Amino acid sequence: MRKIAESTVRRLSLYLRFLEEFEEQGIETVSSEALAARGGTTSAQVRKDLSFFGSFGKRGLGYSVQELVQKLRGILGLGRTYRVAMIGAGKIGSALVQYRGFKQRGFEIVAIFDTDAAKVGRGWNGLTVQDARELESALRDQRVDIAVIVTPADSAQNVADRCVALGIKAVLNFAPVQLTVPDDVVVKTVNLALELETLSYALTNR
Amino acid sequence: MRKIAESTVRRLSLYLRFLEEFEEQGIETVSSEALAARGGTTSAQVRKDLSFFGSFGKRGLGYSVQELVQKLRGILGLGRTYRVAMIGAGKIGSALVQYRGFKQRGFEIVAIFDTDAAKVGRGWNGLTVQDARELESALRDQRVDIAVIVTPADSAQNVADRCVALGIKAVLNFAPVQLTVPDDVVVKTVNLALELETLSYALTNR
DNA sequence: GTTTGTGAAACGATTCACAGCT
DNA sequence: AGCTGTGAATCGTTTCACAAAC
Repeated sequence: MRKIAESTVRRLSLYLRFLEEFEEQGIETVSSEALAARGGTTSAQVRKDLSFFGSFGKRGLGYSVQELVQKLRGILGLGRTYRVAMIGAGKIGSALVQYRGFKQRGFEIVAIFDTDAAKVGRGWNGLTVQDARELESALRDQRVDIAVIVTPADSAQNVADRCVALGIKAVLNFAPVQLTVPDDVVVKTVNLALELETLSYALTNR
Repeated sequence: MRKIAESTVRRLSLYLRFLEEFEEQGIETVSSEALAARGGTTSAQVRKDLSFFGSFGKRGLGYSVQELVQKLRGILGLGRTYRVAMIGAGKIGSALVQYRGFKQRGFEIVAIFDTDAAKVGRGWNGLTVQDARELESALRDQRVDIAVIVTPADSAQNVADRCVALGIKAVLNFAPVQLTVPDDVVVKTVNLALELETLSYALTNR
């Protein structure tokens, strides 16, 4: 498939969210103009984004909300469940699990690890915290699609390497470091410090 | 000041982090090439990014680590403290506070609010949780630079509006909604669902 | 000889504008 | 008549390449 810009994928995600709202409200048809208005973009952008994947609309009419929801779910790969292992049993992890959208969209946490002896063995959102040193033995016989890394910065790369060795192809990283992984593994890093500094820059330069 | 791309600002943040590492290691001088290697970009990119703000290097030699750290701190507005109000006393907020980089970089939480009666009055990382209905009276006589919104999606816009009315010019939003604010207010939204769906897309389309 | 700073070229993303379908 | 789908034009960002500084 032709390479799609990350910005496009993010907008598709947004469109999906808005379309789901429209669906709940019983709206059956939507124009690119209406979707754009809801999402803070332009109708041309909406049409261009969708056009990379096919033509889903009817000229003169717009898009069927229901149909477009389904198409977008398919495009974004949301028609299935993803098995997630979380490494680091801290606050961010808890917040993620509590976040309804997580399970709702098919992301299911199947294992949780930590190095802290005080946490190992404890219950955690219906799972038992396992010793991070046993990552390999615990995950060897279990399919895991996504690793969420919520460890301190200095152990994140080590954890990432071990996940890669286990054959995991997607990593969501909250540690404030740049992870190095092979080309066939995809990493998304959420760096809170970076977001704060973007704000601080904006506040300063006005 | 000329408009600087957000991608540039984010890279400057990264450079700063790497430079601080170099500084700790006692490295005194760094080339754009070395910085680029550490940050996964190109030397031309590094030089171009810096050139928007001045010329900080010495030809044939590179950049003084110490000097560049200081320049970048200045550019990013990190030479001061930011007073932060957090609205929503949940897990994400806790995670943020515990995150060392937060205080370290001059972001100081001065107030915390929640609507949940069970939480109001409780201690929370050295602060007392206040009733969110009293946001206005509590913040009227206090300078707040940044509001962190960690409420459920359906109250986020209301909270944002009230923060704007209080004169707050920067918002870090963790609620999974698009906030609407006046032009002179800057919003950064961290949408975890979006990050997950980017991963799911990447896993699907390979 | 090395490395910066920066115009110019290349590339990529967004917006325009309109032909074509309903 | 209304709205999509899409080439072409525009705009913004990254990369190239080299003269200038050390």
